[in-house]
Amino acid sequence: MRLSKLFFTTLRDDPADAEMPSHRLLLRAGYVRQLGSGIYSLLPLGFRVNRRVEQIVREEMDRIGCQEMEMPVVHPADVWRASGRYDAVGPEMGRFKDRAGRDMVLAMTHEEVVGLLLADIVRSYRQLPMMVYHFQTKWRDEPRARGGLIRVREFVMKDAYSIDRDEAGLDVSYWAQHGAYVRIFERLGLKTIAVSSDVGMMGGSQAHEFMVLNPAGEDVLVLCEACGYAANRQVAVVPRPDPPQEEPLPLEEIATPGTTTIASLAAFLGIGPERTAKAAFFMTGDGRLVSAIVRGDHEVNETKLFNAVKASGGMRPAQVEEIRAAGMEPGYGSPIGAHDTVVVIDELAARSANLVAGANREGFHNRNVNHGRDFQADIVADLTTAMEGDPCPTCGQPVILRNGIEVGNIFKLGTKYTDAFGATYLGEDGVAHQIVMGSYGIGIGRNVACIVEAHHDDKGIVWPAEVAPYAAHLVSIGAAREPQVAEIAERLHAFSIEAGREILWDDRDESPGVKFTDAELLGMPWILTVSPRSLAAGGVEVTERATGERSTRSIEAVEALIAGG
RNA sequence: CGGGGAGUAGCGUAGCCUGGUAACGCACGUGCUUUGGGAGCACGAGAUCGCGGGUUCGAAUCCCGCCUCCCCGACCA
Repeated sequence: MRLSKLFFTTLRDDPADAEMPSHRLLLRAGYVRQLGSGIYSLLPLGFRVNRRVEQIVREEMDRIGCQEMEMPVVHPADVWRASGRYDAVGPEMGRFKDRAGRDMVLAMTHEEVVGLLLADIVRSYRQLPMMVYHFQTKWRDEPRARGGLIRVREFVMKDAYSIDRDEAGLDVSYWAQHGAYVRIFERLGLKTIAVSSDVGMMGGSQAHEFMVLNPAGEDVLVLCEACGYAANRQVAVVPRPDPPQEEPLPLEEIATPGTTTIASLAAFLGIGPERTAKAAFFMTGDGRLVSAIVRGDHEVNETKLFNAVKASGGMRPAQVEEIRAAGMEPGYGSPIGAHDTVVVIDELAARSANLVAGANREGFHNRNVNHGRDFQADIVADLTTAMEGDPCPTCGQPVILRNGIEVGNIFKLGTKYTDAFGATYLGEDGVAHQIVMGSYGIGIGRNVACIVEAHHDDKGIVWPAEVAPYAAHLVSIGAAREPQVAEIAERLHAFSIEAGREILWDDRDESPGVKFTDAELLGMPWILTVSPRSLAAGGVEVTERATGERSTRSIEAVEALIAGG
């Protein structure tokens, strides 16, 4: 490709809106342009990288016998009503009416369509197991897009679906996908950690997220450097030491003016926060007020709470009036005497005796509150969030917390979607059985951004060879003075097209400085310089972008390098 | 949706407080010079100052409303 004809432009100044390196560099180097919040165009360079990434994903999916297909972006709403997600999902889903007034949705994912297809296509156990996948645009109207391509609203996802006879078969498919993911991210040049994760809106029994560590990551990971334990903080369960065994003492109301926080309460009474109980209040999407009780030295994990109460339609912090309506006082709240609320207590708080808890009266707390005697929770569950230094659940060593970006996930779905669409198969026993599904996603654009996050320097992008849009960046200098320069550049360019691995040729009439700077910004793995000087030295100067290492090679050697790129 | 910030030429900004001919750098066009690390000189093109309304003789600037974008939080590939 001749750079003079490439549909792009580089920017000398950083765009003001771009904060993350990947966003800044992809804009500056002319790979992408923004159309709206979380909506991007891929310019030819960006599109080529996307295709390279897709190709790696495709090869690894094909390798495990996953079959490529394509499902639509626009779905009739009834398909989503059948699974219950039309109502469960909320404003994140794009909805509109077609000209006949029919409700339609923009696909966020494709479990429903797969379920429907399975009901149509699968008859017999002889057809199973199978796996299918496609690359397709998703629209997710996220509350907030951020970080350039890291979190967008429209994006292409590779989503794969496994189709099995039973849980055992699902397990095999699941780990086959897991293995493919390990190879994919390895080839993409991404260091990932597979963490146990929440099943979220997908539903299901087991899930892993593949994470790259990044300070700007939106997930918090709980990691153990001693044994390799890794989990999303949303689901990490950390063992809590037994609280001291005490006889319950009589309940006693005490004045605690101005102590609306645990810190101020503990300081006022001269006790540790672990001797107190903390109440947090939430409203679920299905209209229930949830009162969550944890010990004062812990934080409520909203994912665990959400799952414990089997909420649907999301969950938000409750408002003051809502809390008062249930007979509780914000800042001094506790379930004692409360009504019209679902009380959930953390299992550790439940077995901790004689805690200080709110008296539901401004300026007062109760001493010696004991679960089971003074109030009865509706649900007892692990509700606490893992903190840095908590003991690892598998080996007991202190865990660390790190931010991560989710570049892929795998879910054991079970029969949720096949049930919804009546997708069954006839077993060897002649009886209909439920088909068991799994689902497996990789966001292509996010992976591109993560590759740049991991592979750049102060001069620009440094693409791993497997994903680079071109095998090399050819810089010709002094073509006007020395006809042989243009001749050799033409030859290498033509060769690369012939070899099926094109190079990018900067054929512009620009100063050498401009060309080198742009070459480094664009980030091809090799920079090839043809000039009177290089010819005098015996050929083409070859610079490795990643290391800056230079050497002069013959034309033939450079052709071999291109062909191998 | 809550909090914070910003919309002036393709990009980065100044001007706004204190109303009076829209400015600068880069990029872009033409010509000459230059040609291994973001070249020089000259000439030139490019902006209804986010949109709408108001105040005023006069609005980028003051007032009101709206839209959009970015960042921080609640959600996810």
